[in-house]
Formats: sequence, structure tokens, C-alpha cells
Amino acid sequence: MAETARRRPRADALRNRERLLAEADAVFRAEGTGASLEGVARRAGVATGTLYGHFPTRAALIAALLEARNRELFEYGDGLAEHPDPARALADWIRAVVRHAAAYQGLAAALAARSGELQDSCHRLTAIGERLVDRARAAGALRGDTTGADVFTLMNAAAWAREHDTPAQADRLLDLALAGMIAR
Amino acid sequence: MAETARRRPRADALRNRERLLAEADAVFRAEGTGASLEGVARRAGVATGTLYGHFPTRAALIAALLEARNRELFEYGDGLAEHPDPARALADWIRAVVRHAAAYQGLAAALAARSGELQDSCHRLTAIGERLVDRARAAGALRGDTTGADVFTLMNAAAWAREHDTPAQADRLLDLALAGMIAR
DNA sequence: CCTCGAAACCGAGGATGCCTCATTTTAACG
DNA sequence: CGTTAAAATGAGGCATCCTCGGTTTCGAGG
Repeated sequence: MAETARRRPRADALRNRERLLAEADAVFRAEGTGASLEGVARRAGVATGTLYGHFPTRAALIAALLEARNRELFEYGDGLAEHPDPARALADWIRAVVRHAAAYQGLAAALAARSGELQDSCHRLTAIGERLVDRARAAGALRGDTTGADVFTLMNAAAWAREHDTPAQADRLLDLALAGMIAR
Repeated sequence: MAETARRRPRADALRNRERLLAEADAVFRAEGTGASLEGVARRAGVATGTLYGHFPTRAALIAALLEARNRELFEYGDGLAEHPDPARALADWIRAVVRHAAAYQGLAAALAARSGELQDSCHRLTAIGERLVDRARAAGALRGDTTGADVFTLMNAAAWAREHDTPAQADRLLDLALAGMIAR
């Protein structure tokens, strides 16, 4: 039934995809995730239709850019589940995600919006946070009834603050919330 | 020297200004502060040039919309300086501002950006926060070395969270941070 | 090689929004 | 009623988004 005889992907398609990702990364770093997609296409030496062919939405483009970085992050988060100090593990996780979300200005908003292609990342982030929270609670390291969702909200808010105040200022906010979350 | 013989303001100008403010309020409530200004002008039955004549920038329009509301808020904040429980006063202040910033989606970002015509409000907000923080510290009600700037950052972050998660979720974040900030 | 079909690319163009400015209208004043 | 200056107008230049019909190009099979 199912014809599994797939064609080899075209070389130009692969090349263009790479160029688009490279330029998008540069542009987003410089101007944030709201930057002009036409500009990205132009810089990549490609027509706008080509860009939209590869990445139907802005969220799809962002998601593709994050893929490699995400793999690393998730691995780190999974590793933290073995960490001897559950409270420390949770705090480290949150800090790592906040740093991660600082890659592009506007990324925090995109994540918080859970837009289309980014939903998977959000779920994964929440799941890992949840696991670490549960472990921390089991160890009696939590003050209140914090949940995985709380952790996700906190991460986003802290990442957002980083884009508007200084990183140092945002870190103070994060420390405040962590102090309220973690016992002792 | 100075010619003080000012002309009376024109009736149509006043009328249009009011209509613009009314429609802008409605549109911003529905779509956030990023809504189309052309749409606002259209709904107000006025040409776009007229809108820009009254409010040269988006921030100016937002600032005008906030004016009345702000007066009330600042008065409340000033009143809190007499409150018998300084810790409670600080927490109440923060919660009030967060509620205030929930008027339009996008307002938190506009405030955090301290864009042009909104700067005054920001300074005022920070000043009031600073006063309440100082009083709370003097009463030994603060855990760390929290500053007025920390309070401003927290307010904005909490307000922003409200726009992306549920209000309940944002309140949990706020409670977390307050727990980290206020002793006992 | 060469041919063919599908996949990818192209870029004009409609839609929307921002903001300006030369021109026209109109309210206030005498 | 004029006069006059403030205010309103709305076309138009520019940027961006996204789509779609037509064209090119790659890869596979002969």
C-alpha cells in the first residue's frame, strides 16, 4: 500500500534551508524574533516565497532554530533528575532555561504564547520542570504547593524581565521567587 | 512680554480627542495596545492625520488613556505610606499596580520599555514603591536587600505573566516572589 | 547523456499598517 | 460677516506580511 520509495531531498532545498536558518539566527540575535522575514530572505539570497515554503510561520522558523539548542537543554534537564540535591537541581534548571530563552529578544513571549510549532518545546519544558518539582517536594525542599506550571510561568517571566531590565535586575527577581519557592 | 491672550480651544478638537480616547480604550481592551491605530481613527470617524495630530505616538495615546486611572493609583500608593502594617502596604501596592497594568494586553511591555510619554508614570511608580520598600525595611519586614527597582521589575513581570497565563497562575508567581521578599 | 515529472523557487501583487504633509475646512474672535 | 490660525483631511510613500501562478531546476530512470 504505502509507497515508501521516497525521493532524495533536493540539494538546493537543503542549501537554502541552511542559509535561511543561518541568516535568521543572525538577524534574530540582532533585532529579536520580531524582525522582518523579508529581510531574512533577502540576506539569505532567496525569494520570500522560498522562505515561506520552508517555514510556513514565524513560529516554525523559531522552532527550527531552537531544535539543536533544545536537545542539549532537555538532556541537561533529564540529567538533573539524578542530581543529589533536588532543590539545587530545580534552581539550576530554571536558571538554565532562563539563560536559554535569552537567545533572542522576544523568545520568552513566543514561548509563553505557546504558538503552534513551539508547543512541543513548551510541553517538554513543563514536563521536566514538573519532575524536578516533584522530586524537590518529596525531599521536603519546597515551601508551598508549587507545581510544574508555576515553574514554567516563572521561567518565562524571568526571561522576559531580562529583555527589558538588565540581566542583573532580572536575576534579582528570579532569586526572589526562588527564595519564596525553595525551603531554607 | 509674553502674550497671554490665548485662544479658546476649538470645540471640534475637544470632541475628536474624546471620541479618539473612547474608541482607543475600547479597541485596546479588545485587542491590546498593539492594535491598529488606523482602525481606532476609523471607528472614531476621524482621519488618521487627526489622530496623529492629537497623539503623535502610540505611547502618547496610551499615556493619555492612563492619566485618570493613574491619578487614582498614585493617590492610593501615597495613602499606603501611612498604613500601619508596612509589609502589608507593600504587598497591597504591588498587587494594585499589577491589576492596574492588566487594563490592556501589552501595557506591561509598554511600561517596561519606559517609552517616551510613559516615562513619568514609570518614575512615579518606582518612587512610590521605593518609599514603601524603605518603610518596610525600617520595620524589619524585608528578607533581603530589595530595592524600588526590584519592585518595579516584579510588578511588570507579574503583569506580563497575567497576559499569557491565567490570572490565577500569575497570582501564584506573585505570591512566590512576595514570599521571597517579605519576612515571616 | 537525455528526458520527464515532481519539487522547489521566484517575485509580483493584494492587504494591512505606519506616518507625513500639502491642501482644505472650520471654529473663534473682532 | 471677514480674518486668521488651528484643526481636519486623506492621498501617498514606505515597510511588512503572505499567497499563488508561472518558471526553473534537480534527481531518477531509461
